[in-house]
Parts: sequence; structure tokens; C-alpha cells
Amino acid sequence: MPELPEVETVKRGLQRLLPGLTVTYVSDDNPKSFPNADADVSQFLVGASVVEVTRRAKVLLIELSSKYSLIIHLKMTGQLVYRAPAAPDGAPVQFGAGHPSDSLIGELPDRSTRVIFDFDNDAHMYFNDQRKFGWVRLIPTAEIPQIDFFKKVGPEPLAEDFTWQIMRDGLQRRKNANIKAALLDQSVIAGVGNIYADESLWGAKIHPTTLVRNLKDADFKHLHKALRDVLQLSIDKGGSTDHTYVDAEGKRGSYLGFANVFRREGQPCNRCGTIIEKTRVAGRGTHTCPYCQRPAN
DNA sequence: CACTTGACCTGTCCGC
DNA sequence: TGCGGACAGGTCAAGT
Repeated sequence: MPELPEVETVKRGLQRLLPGLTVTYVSDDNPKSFPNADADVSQFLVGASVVEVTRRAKVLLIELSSKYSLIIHLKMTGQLVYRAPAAPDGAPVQFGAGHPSDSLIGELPDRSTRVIFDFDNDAHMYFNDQRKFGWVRLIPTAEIPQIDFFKKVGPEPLAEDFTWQIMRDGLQRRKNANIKAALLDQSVIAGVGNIYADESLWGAKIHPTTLVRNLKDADFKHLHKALRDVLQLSIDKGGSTDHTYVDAEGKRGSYLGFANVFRREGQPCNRCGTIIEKTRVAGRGTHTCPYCQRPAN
């Protein structure tokens, strides 16, 4: 579910809310969701305080004062929601408290809650995950760079030094694959998923089945700009919410209201009016304008 | 090695 | 209304 803009939105919310808070208790209902939440590591979790919340690719990192960090992957349906304690009558509502009016989710925990973190200010953070693909792990902060995923993950597409040439050279390692599969490859570019692959290819007027080896420099330049623009726009809109994604306060993102192709099959293209089609490319639902994005091979 | 496909889970939606 | 099957935004492992 969550791709780079969604994880970035969650990270920003948690970075405002968590630093300085101390973990007082952790419970989990599913060993898969927090495979090493046992006595070996809990001593580095309970009693530790949050130093900083960061993001790399689609992974959240919560650095703790114990020299350990929580690593969290939301995968398809994961949520990480902070709830402040209910305000006493007459007291001002705390930032991060439940917002019944605009929150997508209600009472927590609910049946998708897998892990609950309690903090010393009586707030809770809920890791919810309907499909149980996501996970939380606690590992020494110094060992993070040695994890296979971080060793092979590609560059951050919004980094200042992510030039179109770097993007071209990375994608050309997958020269015989189609461009959609290459964009989804986390070792080529970090954080791109199905939504922003489709949106950026529409922006660059490239058909998703086009083989990477058939793309020209002009295509890579257009794709580079389209990808960065669409990721930044989505972050500005708080990410995309289809049905399960919410930010750190349980609120939906509004990017899908600005999407040009994703989930718009049967509707007219915003550029030329041709009806948007949905097909299957690289094993994923894929949205294109058949006029703007004509297959090149 | 490069590339594609299936599996992991649960919930929802669509057609019969 | 009920039921089976397809599908869902991510990543691995296993297959060709």
C-alpha cells in the first residue's frame, strides 16, 4: 500500500509527535508482525526514548536512546497511528489526539491491530495491518547499514543529487525489462510503487510495456521530471488513500483526487480526453492513456 | 545473470 | 442472499 509519499507523510507526523517520549510497554497479537519482540530485545525497547524518526525507501526507522532502532515496513495495508490520551473535560485537545471528524479509523485497537506501543505520556501508537504482510523489527542502530535491503536499495528519487543521468543509468541495468517493472525495482530507485509508476509514465508519455533499451535520453529526462513532480505533489497532498492508508493521526491523504490515470479507468484523459484503460503489466494493475502513451515496441 | 511468476494474508467487490 | 473467484498500493523465493 504505502509508497514513498505515504511513508514520508507518516514519518513527518511521527517525527513531530514521538521524539522525547519513552516506551513503557509493548504488546503484539501476531508473532509475524514483530518477529523478534521477545526478551532478548525488549530490554532495549521498554524504557528507551525516541530520538528521531526517519525514512529510507518505504521503510520507517525509529531511532531509540538504547542504541537500537525500530524498523517498520507497512507493505500493503500497514498503518502506524498515534493516539494521545483523551483530554479531560475543558482541557485543550492535544495535537495528535483522535480526530473523529476526519479520521478514517475509529476506536483503537481494532481487529487489524498487531502491535501496540505505550508511551510515558499515556499515548499509544498502533501498528495495524489487515493483511499481515508488514512487520516491525528491533535491531541495533549500527547494524542497519548491513541489512541486505539497505545494502542493495537504490537512490532516493527526491534527493538533490538524483539526476536524470543517474536514473537513466540505474534503469538501464534492467534494459531488457519493461519500464514499469524497472521503475518498481527497489534496487534501481527507492520508494516507487504501483501508483507513482503509472502516474509518472503518464506524465512522461511513455507506455509501461516499453522496453528500457528502447528509451531515449529525452524519455529519461521526461520521466525523471514526471516522477519527481508526482512524488512531491503527493507528499504535499498527504499521500494517496485508496481504502486503508492513513497518516500518523489516522487521517486520509488527498493525492488520488489529483491522479491522472491511477484508478481512473473508463474516465477521460486529462490531456487528450481519450478513455483511460486498465491492463496488467509486470503482474500489476496498470493504468494508461492509449493515445498519449503509445507502445514503442 | 536477467527476468517473470507465485506466494504470503485478509477483505471486498463482482458476477452468477 | 450466498458463494466462488479475482483483485488489492509490496517484496521475496523459486521458477524459466
